[in-house]
Parts: sequence; C-alpha cells; structure tokens
Amino acid sequence: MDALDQRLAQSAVTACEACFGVKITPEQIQLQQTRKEFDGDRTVVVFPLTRHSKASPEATGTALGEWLVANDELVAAYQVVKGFLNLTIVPTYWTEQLLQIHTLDAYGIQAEGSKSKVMVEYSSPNTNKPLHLGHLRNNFLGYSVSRILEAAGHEVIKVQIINDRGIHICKSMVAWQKFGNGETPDSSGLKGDKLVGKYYVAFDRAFKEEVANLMAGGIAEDKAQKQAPILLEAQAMLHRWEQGEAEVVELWRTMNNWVYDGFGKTYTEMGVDFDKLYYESDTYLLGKDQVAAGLESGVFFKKDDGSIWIDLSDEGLDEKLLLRKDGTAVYMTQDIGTAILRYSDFPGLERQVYTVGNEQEYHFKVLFTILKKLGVDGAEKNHHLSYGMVELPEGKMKSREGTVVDADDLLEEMAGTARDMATELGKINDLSEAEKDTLFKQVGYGALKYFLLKVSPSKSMMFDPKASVDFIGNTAPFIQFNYVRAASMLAKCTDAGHNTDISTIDAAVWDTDELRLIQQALMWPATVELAAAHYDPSLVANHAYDLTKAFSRWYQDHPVLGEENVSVRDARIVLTQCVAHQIKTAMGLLGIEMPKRM
RNA sequence: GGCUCUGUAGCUCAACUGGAUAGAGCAUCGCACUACGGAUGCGAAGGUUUGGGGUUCGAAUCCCUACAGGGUCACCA
Repeated sequence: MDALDQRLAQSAVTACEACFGVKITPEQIQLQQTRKEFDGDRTVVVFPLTRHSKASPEATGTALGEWLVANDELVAAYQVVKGFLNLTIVPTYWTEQLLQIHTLDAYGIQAEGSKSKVMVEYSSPNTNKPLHLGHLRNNFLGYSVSRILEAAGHEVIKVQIINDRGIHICKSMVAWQKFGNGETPDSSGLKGDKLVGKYYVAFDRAFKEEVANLMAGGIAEDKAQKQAPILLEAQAMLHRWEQGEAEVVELWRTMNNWVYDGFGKTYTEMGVDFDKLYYESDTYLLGKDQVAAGLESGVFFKKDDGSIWIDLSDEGLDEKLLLRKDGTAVYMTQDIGTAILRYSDFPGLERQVYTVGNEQEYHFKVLFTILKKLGVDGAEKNHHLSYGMVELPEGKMKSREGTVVDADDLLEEMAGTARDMATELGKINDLSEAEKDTLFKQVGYGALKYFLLKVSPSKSMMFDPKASVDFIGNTAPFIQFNYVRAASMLAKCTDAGHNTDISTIDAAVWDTDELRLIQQALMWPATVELAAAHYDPSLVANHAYDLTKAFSRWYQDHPVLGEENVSVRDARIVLTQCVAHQIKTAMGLLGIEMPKRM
C-alpha cells in the first residue's frame, strides 16, 4: 500500500460517511491497481461496502465515484464496471511523483538504523568439501536478504557459522596423512578447499575398499562399516583433537586454513561478505555450558545413561537429545551456544535470521523453542529463512555419483558463456582485457544470481546446467542490456547538448504507456518493504523485470534524443533517468552489478 | 506411518496474500522496424490452476478429502 492508496482509502472512508452515513476504517477499503484492459489507475472493490450502503454494487460504486470526483482533487474521473469502481488519477499527480523520485537518490530506501538490528546468517559450510550449487543459492539468498533488510532500514550484521570440527574434518586429515605425501595448495597449485575435498573423497574410497575387504572375509556389512581401520583412525583423531593434542591441532589448523583461503576466493567471486565469522570449534563448549545451566534450572533432564534431553511434547514436538551420554556435543548443543553468544556479542539484537535449507526446518523449530524455554529474550522473533533444494535434471546432487555442480566451475562457465555471447555480438572489442573480464563476470554471474533469486525461496527449483541459464527473456542480461542502452542514450543526450538536469515537466505530455511506466516505478518502496517482511528477493527480481520490460516496450517507439519538442524530450529524459536508476538499485539488492557497456 | 512443504501453459516460473477475462520467459508459428545499442518490440497458439467436495457476492489462494512429489521424524550435521 503506497501513499496514494492511503490517501484514496481515507477519501473513500469520508465518501462512505457522506453517501451512506456509515463510519468505516481505511483498512476496510480494498484498493488495487486497475487492470490494464479497463480505464483508470486505481480500483476500489465495492462488494465489501454493499452491506453498509444497502445498495447494489453498481449503485454503491457510482455514488462513491460521484463523490470522489467532486471532492477529491486527485480523482479526475471514475467508471463503474460490475462491482469495481475504477478511478482515474489526475496526470499532474504522476508528474509530481516522478519529479520527486527524480530528486531522490535513494528512493524507496529507508535510512539505515531506522528499524531494528538484525543478524543474518548464511553460507555456513563444512570445511571438508568445496562449495557447490546449493551453497550458491544459499549465499545469494542470504546476501540479498541482508541487502534488502538494510534497504528497509534495518541495521544488518552478516555472519556465518563455520563447521570446522568433527568427524568429517578428521576424515580429510587422516587421508591426507596417509596419501598426501605432503601435498599443499602451493606445491600442487590446487585451490585449498579443492585440495582438502580431494582427500575427503580419498578417505571415502579407501573406506569403501576396506569395507569390501572385510566383507569378503565374511564380516557383515554393518559391522564392517564400523570396523574399517581408516574410520577407527579418524575417530581416534577426533578424540586426540578434543584432547588438544598439539600435532593434531596443528594439522587441523593448517588444513582448515587452506580451506578458508579457497572459500575466500569463491566468496570474492560471488560478491558476498560477512561482518563476523563464528567457528563451531569456539562455540560448542559454550553450548555445553548452556545445557548444564538448563539442566540446573530444570528445563532439561538427564536420563539414566547420563545423556541430557529436553521434552518438547507439550509443544507438539518430540524429546530431543542435547548432550550425548559420553558428554560430547551434538549439532543442537553448539547452536544453542552460538545463538546466545550472538546476543551478547551484539547488544540490542532484535532477531537472527538463519539461511538454511528446508531439510532443517524441524531443527530450527526445536532450537527456537529451546531458546524460548531457556528464557532468551525475543527468541520467538528468530526466523529460519528456509529454502528449497536445487535439483538437477537427473535428480538430487549426489557427491557419490559425481553429480555435484561445483561453485567455482559454474561461475567460470557462466563468465565463459557471457564471453562467447559478447564476442559473437562484437560490440565491446575495444575494451581492455581487464575491462572485458569484469564485464563477463557482471553479466555471467548476474545471470546466475538472477536465475537463482527470481524463484521464491521456499520452492525447490530445477537447474539444468546446459539449458537453464539464458541471457535473453526474463534474465539479468536482459535487464542489464536495457540499463546499458538507457545509459548510452542519456550520454548521447548530454553530448548533443540537451539539458539533462531537469526539474520541471509539463504534465500534458504523457501517454498511457508512460503513465503506466511511472506507476510501475512508484511501486518500488512498497516492494522493498514487502520483500523485507517476507525475506524474499524474488519480489525485488520481479519488480526489476517488470519495470525493465515496461521500459523496453516504451523505448521501442518513444524517441528521446531526436525528439524535437523540448518539453516532451525533457519528460522522457527524466523518465529514463528514474527508470535506469531504479533498475540499478533493485539489481544491487540482488547483488547484481550493472555494466556500463555490454 | 506421524508431522510438514509443494502441485498453475509442453518446459521454467508469476499472480500485489480472497477480486474483474490466471500472467511472463523459453520452445513453436507469424509479423514489425533507417537499430537514440537487435542481448529488440508486437501478435498467435498454448489452462477445467492434480481430481472431488465445501465456505461466499467472488477461490489458484481458505477448509475437508483423495492422488502425486519433496523434506523430516538419528547419541548425523
């Protein structure tokens, strides 16, 4: 609901009182954009009002329409179609609004800190494998939601929790010791995360071999899987790590640092960043303390074997384990610790947003409930930003079947496609290699980001590496292309000596296409707010596309540069400036950059 | 099996959270234009919104039910 809707709702309330003698509230007035096949700009749905007017929908609409035209200077005309009252707004209103947008650099963007402080967690990888397509959706989503929340006025702290300890890390460590021959990222030229991932795979291969051998010796599969020597080694290493054995800790630190170097490069390519990093190795002990405290206060209980649980059956949930009988932490343990630590790290934090796949919905439901029971203030405001899996044509990604789409590979491929496309079109041949490189990344990565973000987060989505990411149609490159040609045209206007610093517009110049384009642009602030409230970048993506599409259509037959009539030209220049600026702003919230040329 | 999410054009997705004749892109077919940057624009075709009930002035949207698919119910993360 924008300013105009509020104003019209207020008028309609007054009209109801004047016409029917009933007092209602503005919330009872249903307003919507008039569908394009009818005359008018805004529509009042009159059905709900008929029980107040005690008249037919048509009669009710007509009465209100008459009153509004007579008493509200913004309403130029009305038309009743069935139960819908279509209002035409005076053109000067749109012109004024456009000029207002024009003067604002941050139209639709709230001042930072005008709303609460929130934390957004995303990425949160394990340190034993490189990032893949699923992480890309996660990262783009988390980063974009952060930007959108900022745009809506929140102070945002971007964080991740790095799962840097546990049996999975030890597997890579054991394999590297056995088969690595001292290989390092420097010696091999392999990216650090790829190197460590390689040994994780090597572990798995060796493990399977050993299991097969044991089974050949007559041992049952489930037993063999528990007895495989290399697995026992990994478990022993985890134990030594927890004891703080220097040699093991040193190896752990070294290999994790390789991974962080590798991840760092990928994050830079992706264009995402973090304000603070949390490491599981730092927080899992805090979680244990919290569990101990909760046991003390009676929120948790201990079973005979010494394991600690919480009973959530009152909440319609299960009993949930919080500490193993041997006293070691589980996933939930450390998440409790991390959550509480974050509140003390950032006083005044209103809520935490966890960008994590939908397979963990139950986990977060339990986590938030536990936090509430522990008496954490505002725990119920936390939000699990749950998103659906990215599926491939052949089904789910399976590392065992080699169907995992690697993040680095995919990014490179995208930039390569952008290169092929641009080379074929041959419009940027005079750019330097460095400029081209930047451009191909802007376009290629932009296409990928847009593809992953334009779908509502909650839905699982299909990704066909060969066919999915287009550069035409509803895509980032289409939007970028229109931005570029708008910018190019504006530059030519300047070159031609046209005044581009315009502060007044003759309201009589607009045609219906243009009025529609202006109205599209006016929906931006409401879009930002809605996207922030729903943690949904797809709303921003759709807005950017709709605006661009409307612009592209308009551009086709509305000349600017060569327009002789100066007041028409001025109006079109302002319109183009506003649209281009808004497209850039919107795409920026998706983490997508606009090139200067393409 | 319990809980949960999802089901919309051949394909990938929308639909301002209950409003008018359900919209885009891709693919297909046709058309336009000296192109302010053609990575373009316009049009055609394509739908019983999975089926069946219900609620109401009005349902893709809410309720019930059946079917189909995903997720989850670990001393994994």
